[in-house]
Amino acid sequence: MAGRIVEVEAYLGEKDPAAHAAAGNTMRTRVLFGPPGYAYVYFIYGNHYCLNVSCEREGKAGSVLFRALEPLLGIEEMARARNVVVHAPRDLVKLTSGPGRLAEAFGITRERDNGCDLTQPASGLWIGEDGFFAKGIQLSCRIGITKAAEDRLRYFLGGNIFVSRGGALRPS
DNA sequence: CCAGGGATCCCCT
DNA sequence: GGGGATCCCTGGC
Repeated sequence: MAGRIVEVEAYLGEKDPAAHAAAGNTMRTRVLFGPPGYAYVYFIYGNHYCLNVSCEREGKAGSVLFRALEPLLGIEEMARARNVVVHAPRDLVKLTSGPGRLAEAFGITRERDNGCDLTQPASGLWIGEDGFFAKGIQLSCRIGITKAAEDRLRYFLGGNIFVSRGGALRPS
């Protein structure tokens, strides 16, 4: 399976009250304090996994949360994993639009993927480059948080239908 | 040991 | 548009 990254949020580490790293280096958050390029997967609301990539040097927290992908390869497999029947093109947004959805589509779990090296294709889960050049990146506030809720740290491709909430939530 | 909260999703109205 | 599901992690006692 493969998807293009169309929506992310930045979490700035220990000083960011909305970041998990604000709790310090604990059993749960230790990947965030490790070297860059590793998967931080957490379980939320008793139902969903979400995927981050660590972004700062060893010892310093800071990460990017993946909030939406545009499905590229393995759409039937994603649909099975999500228990979605794709009747029309518009059904595709149910596969990977949202952090919990994209994790389910890819079968990402904390047990399997937390701490894996996202820079290595051999990891099974990895971030690659296909020559696509993102144009029209827009910013907004981060979604679903109560602390530091005004910071514009959400980045998404304007007009891309796979952006969660249509990209319209609390713009600017 | 236990209570509370959480970077969500889905279904119902 | 609103509420319930559902469980892991953390911190306080």
